[in-house]
Amino acid sequence: MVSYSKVKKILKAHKLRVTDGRVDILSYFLSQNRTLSFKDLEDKFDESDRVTLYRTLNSFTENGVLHKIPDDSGFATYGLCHDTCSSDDHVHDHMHFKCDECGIIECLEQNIPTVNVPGYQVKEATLVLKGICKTCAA
Amino acid sequence: MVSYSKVKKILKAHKLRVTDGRVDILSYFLSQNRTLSFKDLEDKFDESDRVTLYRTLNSFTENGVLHKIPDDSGFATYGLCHDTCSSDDHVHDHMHFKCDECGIIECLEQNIPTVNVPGYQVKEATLVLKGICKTCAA
DNA sequence: CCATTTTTGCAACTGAATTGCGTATTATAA
DNA sequence: TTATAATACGCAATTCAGTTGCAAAAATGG
Repeated sequence: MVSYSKVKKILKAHKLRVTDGRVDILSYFLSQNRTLSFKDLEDKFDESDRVTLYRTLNSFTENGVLHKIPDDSGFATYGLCHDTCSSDDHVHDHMHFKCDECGIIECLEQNIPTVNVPGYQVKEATLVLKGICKTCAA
Repeated sequence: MVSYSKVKKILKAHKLRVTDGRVDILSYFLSQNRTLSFKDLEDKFDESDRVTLYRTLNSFTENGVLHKIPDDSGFATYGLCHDTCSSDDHVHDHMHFKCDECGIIECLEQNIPTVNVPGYQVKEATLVLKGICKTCAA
C-alpha cells in the first residue's frame, strides 16, 4: 500500500499540484508494478472525466513522473520513471517487452545495448522486444 | 528512373493488380531512397484521394511491398521491403534511424543485436535510433 | 470483347485526442 | 485563516486520423 504522504511528496517533487485525481492515478501506478495504457486507467477510474485523464497523463509525462512507451498498435502505455527524472531531464535507456500473450508491456532492467553506426551520431534509442513474457512462459 | 515494366513486375510478384495509383506510389518509393509517411505521399499526390492512399499503403504493407515503421509521434512511415518479403513472410530485423534534424527515418543495413532476457522468449524486436543522420552530420 | 473480381472515389462515420471556457480547487502570502 | 492568484477540472464542442459502405470504374483472364 502506498501512503498518501509519499504520493504527495512525489507530486510536489515534480512541481505538480496535489489534486485528488492525480493522487489516485499515481497511487495506482505505484501499486501496480507494470505499465498502464489510457484504456487501463479509463477502466479503473470510470467515474472520472476522460479529458482530465488525458491531461493528467500528459502532465505526468512532461514532468518526469511517467514515460510514454509508444506501441505499434498506436496506443501508448505509460510507465513510472526513475526518481531522477524531471521535466528537463528524462533518461530512459532500458528496454521494453511486449508480451504476445497477455499484452502487457513491461520495463526491463536491462539497458539497450550500445549500437554504433558509422557516420551517424546516435543520441537515443528505443528498443521494444516482443514474445512471451516471464509470467506467461512459466 | 524506374521503368514501368519493373514496377509492374513488382506489383504482380506480390499479387497486386496494376493500377495507375499503385504504379505512381511504388515508383515514388523506388525513386526516393528513403521511407515515406502518409503525409509525404499526400503532399506528393495531392490530386488523389486520401482513402485510396490509405488503402494502397495497407495493401502494400499486407502484401510485403512495404513495411510499416511505427514512430513515437504516432505517424508511421513506410519503407520498401526486401525482395524476399511476401504477404506470408515479412522479415525485417534491421534497425531504423530517425534524424532529429531532417526528421527522415531511414532503414539501416545493420541488424538489431540479439538480446537475451532471462526467463523471456524473445521473438521479435524493433529498434529505433535517434540522433543526427549521416547526411546532416556531414 | 465479355464476365468476374478488384479497386476507386465520394460521403458519411468512428474513435482518439484536443481545445475553449466557466467553475472549482489548490497554493501562496498577507 | 483568509484573500488572491494560479492552476486544474468538467463539460461540450471540435479536430484529426483513419475506416466503412456503396455505386461506378477499371483490371484480369478467358
